[in-house]
Amino acid sequence: MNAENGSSRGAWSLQVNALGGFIRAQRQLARLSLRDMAAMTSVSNAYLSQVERGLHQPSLKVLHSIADALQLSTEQLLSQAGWGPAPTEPVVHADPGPVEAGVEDAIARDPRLSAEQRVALVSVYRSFVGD
Amino acid sequence: MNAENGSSRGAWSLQVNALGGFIRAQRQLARLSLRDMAAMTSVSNAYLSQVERGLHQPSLKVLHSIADALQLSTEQLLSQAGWGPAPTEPVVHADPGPVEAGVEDAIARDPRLSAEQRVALVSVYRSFVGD
DNA sequence: ACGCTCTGCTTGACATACTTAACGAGGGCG
DNA sequence: CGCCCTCGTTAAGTATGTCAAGCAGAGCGT
Repeated sequence: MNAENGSSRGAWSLQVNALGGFIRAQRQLARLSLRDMAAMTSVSNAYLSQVERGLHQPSLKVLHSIADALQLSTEQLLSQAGWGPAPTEPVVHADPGPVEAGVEDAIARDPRLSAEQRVALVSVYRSFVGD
Repeated sequence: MNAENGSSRGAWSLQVNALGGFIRAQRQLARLSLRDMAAMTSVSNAYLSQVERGLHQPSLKVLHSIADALQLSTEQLLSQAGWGPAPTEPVVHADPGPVEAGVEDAIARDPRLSAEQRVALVSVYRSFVGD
């Protein structure tokens, strides 16, 4: 029995849920229900739900299906999937002058967002602007 | 038993073994034994053997470890793993206008977003902050 | 009130990834 | 010859991904 839920919320760590949050955000803004997406991906709605909440790490097959259904590139999903240091040189915010980025900064500054939500939101934003 | 395959070759999923063969070739090229690689990847030699022969489809974790040990880019491995080219959307680039404010304002002002994307982003944001 | 249909979520069983402990083939050396 | 070592592979077990079915709640009509 899995008594969990609800109380403890400590050991979350990682962007384990960043992937799930990203997927969920993308699904919602595509106006899809879990069952809709389940139909498109041939993955059960139950499992999709668990993936979105970070309870399971989806396999390549599933990840690919999801990316396909959401019309995302697989690399976008993979970079969300705890796919840490890609060989590409990360761009650090050097902040050499006046801030211009706008949306991302506003997200980073909003105290109402959790860390997890921030990551998901920024991911969605970046997927839009192609950064 | 098992001998070398060579007789029937019909129902084998083509790509599956391409990945394994690729990994095995790379491993041998690096003069590593299965046990050596197992030590580097923290994956059992037995399982590595099975992956190389196409009996199992490795997870992201394992794939990453392997790529790391072989000093390959993950994309190289992934493209071997039967990943069709995902339809990547074309992305337009424009110059952002500076300003800083709340998240919704920043979204509204970002010229890189389409009207539709703006609405979607804001709705996701609102679902996060419980508006 | 009811019933219908949608949503997301839980449960319990099954399939597949993965590990540990073997096994047999080959090689070097006494 | 035996002995030891290393190689790849296999067998049997455990962990985890995945599914089908069913449940609770919200909206919406008769």
